[in-house]
Amino acid sequence: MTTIKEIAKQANVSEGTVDRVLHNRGGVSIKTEETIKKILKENNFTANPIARALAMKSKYKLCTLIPGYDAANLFWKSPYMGILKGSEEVKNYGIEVTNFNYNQFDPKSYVDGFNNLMELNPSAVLIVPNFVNETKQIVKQLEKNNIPYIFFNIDLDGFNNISFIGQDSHTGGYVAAKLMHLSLGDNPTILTVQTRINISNSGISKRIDGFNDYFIKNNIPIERLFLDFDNINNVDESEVALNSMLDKNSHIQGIFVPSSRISIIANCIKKKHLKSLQLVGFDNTPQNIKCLEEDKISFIISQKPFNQGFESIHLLTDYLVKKKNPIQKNYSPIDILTKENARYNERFELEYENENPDLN
Amino acid sequence: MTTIKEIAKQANVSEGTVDRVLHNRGGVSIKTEETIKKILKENNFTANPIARALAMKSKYKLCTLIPGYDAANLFWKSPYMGILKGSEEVKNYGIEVTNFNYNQFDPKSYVDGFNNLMELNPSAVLIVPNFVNETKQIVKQLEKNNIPYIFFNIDLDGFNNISFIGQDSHTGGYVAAKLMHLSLGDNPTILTVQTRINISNSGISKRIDGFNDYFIKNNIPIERLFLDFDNINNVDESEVALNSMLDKNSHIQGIFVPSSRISIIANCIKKKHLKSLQLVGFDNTPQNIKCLEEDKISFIISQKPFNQGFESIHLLTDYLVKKKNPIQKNYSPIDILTKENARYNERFELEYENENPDLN
DNA sequence: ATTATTTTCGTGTGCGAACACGCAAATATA
DNA sequence: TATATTTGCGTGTTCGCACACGAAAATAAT
Repeated sequence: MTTIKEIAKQANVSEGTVDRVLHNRGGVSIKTEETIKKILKENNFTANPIARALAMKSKYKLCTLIPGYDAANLFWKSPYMGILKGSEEVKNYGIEVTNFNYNQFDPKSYVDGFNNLMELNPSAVLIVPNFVNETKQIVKQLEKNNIPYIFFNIDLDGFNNISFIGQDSHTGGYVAAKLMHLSLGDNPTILTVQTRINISNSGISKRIDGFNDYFIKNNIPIERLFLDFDNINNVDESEVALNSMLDKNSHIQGIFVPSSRISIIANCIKKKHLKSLQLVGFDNTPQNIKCLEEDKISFIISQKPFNQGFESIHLLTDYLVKKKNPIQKNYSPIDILTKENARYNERFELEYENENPDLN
Repeated sequence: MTTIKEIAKQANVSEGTVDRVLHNRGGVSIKTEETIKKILKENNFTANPIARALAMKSKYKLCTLIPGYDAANLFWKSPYMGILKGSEEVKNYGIEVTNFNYNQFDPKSYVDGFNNLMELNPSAVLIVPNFVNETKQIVKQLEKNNIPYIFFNIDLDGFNNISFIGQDSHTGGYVAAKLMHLSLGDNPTILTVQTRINISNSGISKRIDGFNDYFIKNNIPIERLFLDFDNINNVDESEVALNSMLDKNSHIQGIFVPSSRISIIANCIKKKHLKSLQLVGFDNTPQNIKCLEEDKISFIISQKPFNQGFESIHLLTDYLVKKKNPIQKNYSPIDILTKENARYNERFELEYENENPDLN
């Protein structure tokens, strides 16, 4: 590891001059600047990030804007925890992370959250862009202020986000279909259940497309039924609708839920139906895992949400501190969870929660 | 973040005295020591690891002792790459990592490697304990010198390793059986293929146990056949033996390979057999992934070997630098890979190799 | 009581980089 | 030629911690 001091000695200048060249501070003659640059290149110089971090002392502010979570829907807890853990690790690198939440069903809360966020004057932001039009507004402001941003979980096209972190939803659905096919054999009858509110969510519809594509590409005949709920959280209503559907269509063999709400569906279904059904859904929420373990659900497709949050912070930190440009698409794994392997899937989140019992 | 200076001020002593208490250097009166300790606790003090690393300047040496890899068996490449990436990250924290290889079929090379390693006087070591008796010798020396050690990939019992990093092999085999069952239905005929040299490997036999347990616990009748190779790398011989077995037993529906050598098996099998067979094996080596993509193999159970290597270095670093005691068993995920999701499974290894093309 | 020896601390320096201050030399303006 | 301004660069301080040196205060030995 060569240091600035060594570079300075080789170039016969002081450390300050090297520093000026490194940071383009100006005030260096062209000749010495070139000499120094040459020597820097020869020595393959990179600043010691440790010393750098110590000297900088919190220069960068990161902000995140993600949906909140509650007991009914814990999906957004994991990314948040991952973000927290990531924040801790980069804190000593001079990075300060502030999180803002919004209600994923309320565009106004999204914009409000963003406005609060902007008051902190962040160096970079992470956004879960749940609403397309509002995101356009938001992005306009970010770009005006030259603030780089990444998209998380939802992969909107046509924006200048420096990166995306999340799953390849289409393939996620495709894998779900493969598992369904594997469990049911050819010519299955499958019910797809979704919430109307989610129909506008591009990730969900990409999953459904992927699911369909599997059967088309592999030339597998299939009968498909659909059920849309207005409000999946209204358990009583859902229960009636779902079970009457199953009563009427006793040949339904599998239920596909392209969202994290599959446990709600599973818990609605009467036992007599449940035992002859294959359920496939998404995301490793505690409720979903419980259903897996109780044999109510056959497979869960997951995406390591904790890791996603954690990674995002590191990605932004590298971008700011090391000027390292991220790849465009950071696709997370498409994990296939069964009751046997689920408990091994995201150990780090559990460990982190155990180490920080006060977070809950 | 409270600093030593602030602690010192609160305790009405100098920074040096606080430092003495923090490092048990002695030379502090009982009274002031207790005052300082109380204040440290009140402030929940942890030393800034950045400043610490800068001041320490490489005080710890880590050594790893793992099997080498070659083109024929790339399994050990991934952990090695993970170790390399981990080493880079902790380098600036004053940790120096040196890797030693051995031939996994030669106990002598294992002991020789260890002796070379010991000359560096490591602060902690990582071992893949392929040979039980030799490991006993090795561990005796380590314990005599008070050098902490972790086991990697192979989980030997009865040792004082501070941690284990690897897969729960039994469950790995269990999941493999589930997938086999899912593909073949009840009453399947399954051939298990292994190498004689691996019979002593506890991980492999635990996988076979897990595989059997699945069918026993779920009360699924099954016909089992076995084939043992002396040297699986002798492709011609393996090919003849395997295909003649398949000719004679045309009712074999699935082949279970409890090791990373499944691609060798897959490539031996004649096409006419292959298309009607379900193959399930372990580990995401490039050859295995290729077979997955070519539809020769149905499922691969994987364990994120790159991550394992990477994690190990961080675990040992945390142990040395932050005195953080690791959990006993760091079980890796039991990933289910299909041709659809395989490419999303261990992105970081690919990225790391792309960033460092010189490593290959 | 005086000197010798511990015990108990404070002070100073270095790790490598960031950044502010200010001095000399070069150039411009009068 | 004298003065003002700009250009080019060296020096010093800071970040938080580790560690060495050595000084006062307390105790022991004479």
